Amino acid sequence: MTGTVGGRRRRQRSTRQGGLVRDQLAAGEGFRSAQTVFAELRAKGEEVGLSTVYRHLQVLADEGQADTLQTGDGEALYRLCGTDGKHHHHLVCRNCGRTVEIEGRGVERWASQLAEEHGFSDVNHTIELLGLCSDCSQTRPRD
Amino acid sequence: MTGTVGGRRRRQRSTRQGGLVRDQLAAGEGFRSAQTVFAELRAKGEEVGLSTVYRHLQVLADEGQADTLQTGDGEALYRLCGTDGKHHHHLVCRNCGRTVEIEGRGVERWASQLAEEHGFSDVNHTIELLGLCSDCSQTRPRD
DNA sequence: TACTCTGTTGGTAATCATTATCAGGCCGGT
DNA sequence: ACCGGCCTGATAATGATTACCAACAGAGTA
Repeated sequence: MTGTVGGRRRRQRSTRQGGLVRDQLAAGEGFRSAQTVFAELRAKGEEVGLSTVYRHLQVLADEGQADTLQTGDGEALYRLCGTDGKHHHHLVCRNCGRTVEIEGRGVERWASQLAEEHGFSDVNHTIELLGLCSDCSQTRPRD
Repeated sequence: MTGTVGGRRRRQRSTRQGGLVRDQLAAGEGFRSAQTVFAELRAKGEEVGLSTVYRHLQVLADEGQADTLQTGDGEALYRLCGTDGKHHHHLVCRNCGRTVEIEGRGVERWASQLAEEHGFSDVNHTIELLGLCSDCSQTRPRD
């Protein structure tokens, strides 16, 4: 919350670990937690520290190279995204993590109009859609 | 998540503590955390256990009598809501907690259409709008 | 009203993700 | 090759939430 708003990104050295985290995130498709990425790397025999994974995921998120979303139980999920910087939302499969990126132009408009209407300013919104993708809904019709 | 789907609510005794939590939640206006409600009650000299506060807040949420929302840092906030059961969203002041309830009919439609379009089913959505209300934006023009 | 049955309470320990700490290591420019 | 400073990572700390479980208290009953 007390973010580094200064815009000037301190020179980020390129390190083995930084690459690992980024690559691992790139390898998968859906959103994954820091813990998961850490476990995956360790499973591959890579030597990385948990702190370092957290650090790099945060950097990626800060730089807008990764999207984040919160699971209801206080866990942060990360995912590399192509449209960097561009604001967008996600339609995520709650079973397999498959994700569709969505540009909600209409929703943006709705949100800001609503904000103005009620005298609110500096409004940011969180919109996440969680469901079952076509594959998963066939496999498991009900829980 | 492993909810009691059975529909039949087991007989819920009315207890002093249950009333306290509910009243305390009703007393305030904005969203508050379990910890906060607990602290408030203790500050008033009421004898309640932390576990009990958590328990009752969850019950209220389950019954649809209270709305919940997650702060980015893994904390759950609760608030009594009038339109019980009815699905809606919130425009919350990030400074004072003042809240406006919103019915996003259009957004609902947008969401379900989008879901269908991508073959997703059983989609639920999370939409929260965080901003500064008119009072707070005057008081603190910038951070 | 006294009794009993069963859901409720609440202090405490456990869980779990995330962050802070800090000594030692590596990157990059000189 | 040398050096300064950022990066790393094991570990401890934090903080919210949940699990446990023995003692307690509604509410119906005799």
